[in-house]
Amino acid sequence: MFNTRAPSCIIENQHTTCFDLLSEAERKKLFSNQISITYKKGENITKQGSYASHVIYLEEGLVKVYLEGKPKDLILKIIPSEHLIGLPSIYDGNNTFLYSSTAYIDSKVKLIDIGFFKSLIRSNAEFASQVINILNENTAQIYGRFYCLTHKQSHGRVADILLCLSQRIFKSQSFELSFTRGDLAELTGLSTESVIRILKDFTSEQLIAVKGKNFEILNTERLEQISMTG
Amino acid sequence: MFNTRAPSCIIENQHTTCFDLLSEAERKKLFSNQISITYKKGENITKQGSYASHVIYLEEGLVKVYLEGKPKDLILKIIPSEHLIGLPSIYDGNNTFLYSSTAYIDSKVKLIDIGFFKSLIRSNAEFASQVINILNENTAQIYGRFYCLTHKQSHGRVADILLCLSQRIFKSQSFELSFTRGDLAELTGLSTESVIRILKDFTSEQLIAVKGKNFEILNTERLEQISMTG
DNA sequence: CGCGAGCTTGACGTTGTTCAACTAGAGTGG
DNA sequence: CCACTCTAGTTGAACAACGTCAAGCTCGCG
Repeated sequence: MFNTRAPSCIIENQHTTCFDLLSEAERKKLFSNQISITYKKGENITKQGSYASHVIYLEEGLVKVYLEGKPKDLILKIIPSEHLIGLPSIYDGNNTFLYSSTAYIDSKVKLIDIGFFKSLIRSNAEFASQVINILNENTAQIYGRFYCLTHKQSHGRVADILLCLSQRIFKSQSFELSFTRGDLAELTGLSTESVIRILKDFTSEQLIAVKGKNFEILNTERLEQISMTG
Repeated sequence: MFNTRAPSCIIENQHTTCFDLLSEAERKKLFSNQISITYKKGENITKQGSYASHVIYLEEGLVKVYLEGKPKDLILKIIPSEHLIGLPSIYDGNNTFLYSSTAYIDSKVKLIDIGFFKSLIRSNAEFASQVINILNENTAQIYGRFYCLTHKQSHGRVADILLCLSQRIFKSQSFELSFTRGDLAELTGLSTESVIRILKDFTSEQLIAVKGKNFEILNTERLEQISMTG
């Protein structure tokens, strides 16, 4: 059973520790090879298909990473502070971004030259090893989400995202959301109307309390059960 | 637009070249650290959640890699000869297989001790770099499939899989399939009945000809169009 | 005070699943 | 050589789950 381990949860979990493994000289060189930039809410950070000249380290912010598509986009994950963006784009062939990403909130990033990043990988095996760990963890995450979006039905998916927001991002039973209902719909792969209806269902069953953008989880256990059973 | 680049295509594309980057000594050690095994059609090669003691190199065969789930499994990809299985399972935390895999046909594999594989990564940065390339390519592939299964509808998905089988596996307009309709359903994330109905639609529109397990693609262009537009 | 974006609701349509029945072909044993 | 059975394939009808559309609502902000 897959759903027992990884729900649709969207957030990358582990912090990026790979830079700890650099030598003093490498780190010094890293500093000289990076540029700090601030993105405003809603701004585009990477554009799918464009030339990937940098790996991006998100110092502070919240970023959505998604595939662009004709009727709708597909959100792959949400990236919180202290994570890397664009890592899967460094593979040899075409150095282009696999996905687009935009800032949910004002975000501070550091751009690391991709050539330099690759040279670190090729010269420092411990660093490369850690990059592999990060990539693999990310893969595990995506698989969970993949399973969720293809095999769970709407109530389970909404339960998932609520639990994820509560436990992973806000770390509280109640939180104020900066997303619109449309954003939630995008995250769950549903229509806005469906999300609203399901939130209503959950409210009338006393599983959650919603007032505008303020959410409170009332019955975590039941939500987890819904998340599991679809 | 994502669908223009990567359809649902399920097959891993590039060959595994990472072992070319080993030194003579490392290669010698690799040989002494691997075990050859043959799996019969239908046999389990990896079991999701079990301890991953080996990385698996598929010398010859055809293997389906999937996540187990309660109502249905989710096929992540099909692995042809000369590819690695279980690479994403080597990340530090819990050394368990992320996915299950079974042989579609009789398959010959080599089991490579995971500790040894990791030591190669940590000691040979070029090797590690190539492993990263393989992982990233795989990620790109999965993203394409993810998009397809969540955002395309049934006809597009069936068109995808037919094109993929024709172009990537059999490399011919006509081919005899070793899969059942149920397998095709699994691959497209549809029900068996739906797949049959869609094959019938395609047949009556003269896009394909089907007789039992023998398929022939008659109108590639139109199928590609269907694949694109959903 | 009025405008507009986001939110909500109901009615309706589409898509694909489920269920049940039926068919065809490939062994198997008498 | 003929039932007998088993699995895969096929078909149709009923159904469920979501999306779409259209309308009305709310609330913050100029």
